[in-house]
Amino acid sequence: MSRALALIDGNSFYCSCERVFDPKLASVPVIVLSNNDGCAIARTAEAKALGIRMGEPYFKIRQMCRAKGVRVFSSNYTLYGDMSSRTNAVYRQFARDVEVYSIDESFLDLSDVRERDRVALAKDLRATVRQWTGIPTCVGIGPTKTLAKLANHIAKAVPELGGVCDLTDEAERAAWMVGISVGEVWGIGRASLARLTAMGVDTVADLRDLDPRPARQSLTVVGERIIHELRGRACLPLESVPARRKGCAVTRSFSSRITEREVLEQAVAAHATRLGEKLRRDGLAASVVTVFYHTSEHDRGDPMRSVSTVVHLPEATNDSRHLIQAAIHGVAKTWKEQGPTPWRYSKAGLVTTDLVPLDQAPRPLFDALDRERSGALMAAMDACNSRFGRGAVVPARAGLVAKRTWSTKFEMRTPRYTTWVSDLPVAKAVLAPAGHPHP
DNA sequence: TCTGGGGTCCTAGGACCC
DNA sequence: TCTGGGGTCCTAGGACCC
Repeated sequence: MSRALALIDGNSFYCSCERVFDPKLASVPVIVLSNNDGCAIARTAEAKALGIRMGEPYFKIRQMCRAKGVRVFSSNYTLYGDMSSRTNAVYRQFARDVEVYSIDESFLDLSDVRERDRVALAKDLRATVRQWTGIPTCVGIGPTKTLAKLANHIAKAVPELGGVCDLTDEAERAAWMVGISVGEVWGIGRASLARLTAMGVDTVADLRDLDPRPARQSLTVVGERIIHELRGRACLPLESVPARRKGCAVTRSFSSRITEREVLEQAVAAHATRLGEKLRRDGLAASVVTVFYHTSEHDRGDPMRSVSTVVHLPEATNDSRHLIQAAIHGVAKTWKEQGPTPWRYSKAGLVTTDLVPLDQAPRPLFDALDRERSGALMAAMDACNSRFGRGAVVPARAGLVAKRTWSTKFEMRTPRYTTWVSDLPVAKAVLAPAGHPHP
């Protein structure tokens, strides 16, 4: 039986999550903003129709949103993450193998489903996901990941298809490809698009017809693979077991500019605390941390400064206290005082790229860090925070300053409906008086 | 006034080794 | 007239993704 993959994704996923818990949002324009309520990162069809672009800064469209009745939300990642795992639980009932590709997209292996049954199965899947989670989806089917992605794009763009597009048939595929811009292909970004346009490659069909080997010159092996995939030859396997992550970063823009060393230290200490949580969740440890902070490119006229420094830890660790120490050391060794107009820093972060499983990390002959005690202490801290909420217990260094003026803004965030008991939505049932229609 | 965060992969070039 | 060649590893930067 031929290989068949499906790509299913949530339509305007973050917005759809908000709609699930507020029926009044059903047919009005909705957008969800990035951290600090900075940019629009999810838009419903109604919002797109108003001309709101992906990544559009919110301050530029605030007035328009007010005037047009756009409902605006801060991002609620706790909610979206939970809704994501619910949709994936449904996918797993329909496919023998599932690769969770991102928070709102998954590849499904449908190779064991008869070719003529695949579209019906996909429609059944959509309906089930809609009924069980409330999330609307689209499905693209094809013999390779790149073709399944393309099919998904068509399913979204052509409503008459009913949310499902199957590109298994080669002739049908070819017919679609002549009408779609090459920029829609998965893996073709701005730079490749410019190069292809210069070469006279405008449609997906044009790209498919390039000779793969010479195409490597301008598009690297990535482009060569894409051409093979467009021709139906699979180069990208389904990865149902997630690969171990290689790096981990915690970076944030401040909600207001920072000029004082003490405040910057506190911010990187908070980032280090979060980094430790993420590493411990995956059982990983880092032995090198890159600390960076910089002024904003938007603050034209202000003095600019961008700092990035590498701090080595005595051995691989995921103990928040060690990471905090490293983060503060990174600030200490790079901090500069400047006279009358101090630098106004807009963002800071920590980046690790050398992660290893903690239990496989080499240990020095004479331990610099007491790993056993550290593990027990961190586990206790994580348990408290999971029970009482993140930040219930933090290392003193990361929590001493009461007023955190730099903390990320989420001024329009909805409750954690599905993951926090006190935030559970309340449904009220009203009994209609006899003889009256149901209200 | 106000412009996100977190990943992966690839390539080129330098350091180093035999 | 002078010139090595070929391998690995690491890093920085670019490109792309959601």
